[in-house]
Amino acid sequence: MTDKSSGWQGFYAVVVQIPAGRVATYGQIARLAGFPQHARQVGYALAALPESRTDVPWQRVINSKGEVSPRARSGMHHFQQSLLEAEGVSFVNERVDLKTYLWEGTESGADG
DNA sequence: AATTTGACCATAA
DNA sequence: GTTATGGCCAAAT
Repeated sequence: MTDKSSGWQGFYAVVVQIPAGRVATYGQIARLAGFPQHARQVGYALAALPESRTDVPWQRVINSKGEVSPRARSGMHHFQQSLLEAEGVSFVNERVDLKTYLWEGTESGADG
């Protein structure tokens, strides 16, 4: 492809797969994308998400601790939390129950 | 070009 | 639970 797009991998392609009311961890995104070691890059990629990428549910992406990252020095993380709550994701002590809302992945093959 | 910074994850003490 | 370290890459300065 003669595309001069950024070097970011297909992270977005994975994030967009996250269903509403569910959350995924950076490591998982990188994992499904095929880059289990580039967990960081995932977050950075989402940080660079332009307003045009509204199709990318970056809000559903959180850290492995189930907490929303404070990415900015402001209370922006609160904004993300609000977005998730709007989708049905509950927050407990500024945290999310990964064992309840953690996205299992593409669920390929599993019957339930 | 080199340095610094950044939305992370896993291990160890 | 916290603190410290190693891994990996891209954007900004």
